Amino acid sequence: MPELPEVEILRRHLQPLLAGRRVADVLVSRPRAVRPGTPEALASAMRGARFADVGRRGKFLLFALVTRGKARKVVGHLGMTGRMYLEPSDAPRAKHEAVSIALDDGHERLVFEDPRGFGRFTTDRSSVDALGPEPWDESLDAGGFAGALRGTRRAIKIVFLDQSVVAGIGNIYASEALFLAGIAPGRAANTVTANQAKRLLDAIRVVLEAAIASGSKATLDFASGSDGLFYHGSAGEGPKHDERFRVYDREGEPCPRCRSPIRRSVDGGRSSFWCAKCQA
DNA sequence: CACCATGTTCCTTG
DNA sequence: CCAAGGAACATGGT
Repeated sequence: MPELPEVEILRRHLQPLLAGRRVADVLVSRPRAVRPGTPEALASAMRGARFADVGRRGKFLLFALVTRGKARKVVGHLGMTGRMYLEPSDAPRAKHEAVSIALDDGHERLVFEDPRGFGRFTTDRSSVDALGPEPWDESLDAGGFAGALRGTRRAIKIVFLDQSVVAGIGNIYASEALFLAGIAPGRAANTVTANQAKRLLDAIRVVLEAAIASGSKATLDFASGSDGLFYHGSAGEGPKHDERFRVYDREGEPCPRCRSPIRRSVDGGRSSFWCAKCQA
């Protein structure tokens, strides 16, 4: 389910459920999920610790733990298809369970489930350390953003997905923000003017904030994913796919602004959706 | 059967 | 040094 807004919604969901609870045991069903690192090292880092906080950086969840006054952090990433949720320990095991963490007396567990296995659960923080600023970080002002874009000739869409200029944007919200700002996805970053850069930064913030607000209002089922927060299967009470995205996955449909057909192109091997007229 | 999918990382080539 | 492309990871939906 994962770009910044979805991870933030999950963070807000997990935070009150985990804060203050103790890790009774760590079961790694899929060793590859602990990457880099080993299941044994993860388990020994977590076992006996207490959750103090659940944070987020970009698309990463940061689990702050405390053991005997000593602070530790564990990093989670959902990849393309990861989910996390609490369930009773007598619930049947999920088919693609990667990690399960028994809490307190062991009657409940935190489950990390991930069919495609692109997600991670690890004590290694190198990926988090390499991230650019959060979209709302005060260090990321319009001038600095414009300057960062000036430093590369790569397509603007590819720069967004790279996470080093700004963290948290994925393939869906990249298309959405570029549409809102009126910039084509294949546009070389160093040709984006200062004014356009300012518009783009505003658009990124607006698009991500709207997605967080939309997810906050919805009734979500984190275990099943059968709601609008997840790209697949937008049944249920959550926001519907068509209400959430203006251009993403809408090839051939009329542009919401000018009615000309939405185009699909490929940048860095990933689909982009855009209006050739509004994003000249 | 084909093709597509919310992500990241590594490798090769120019 | 940078940029671009492909591959890898692995599973499911249409």
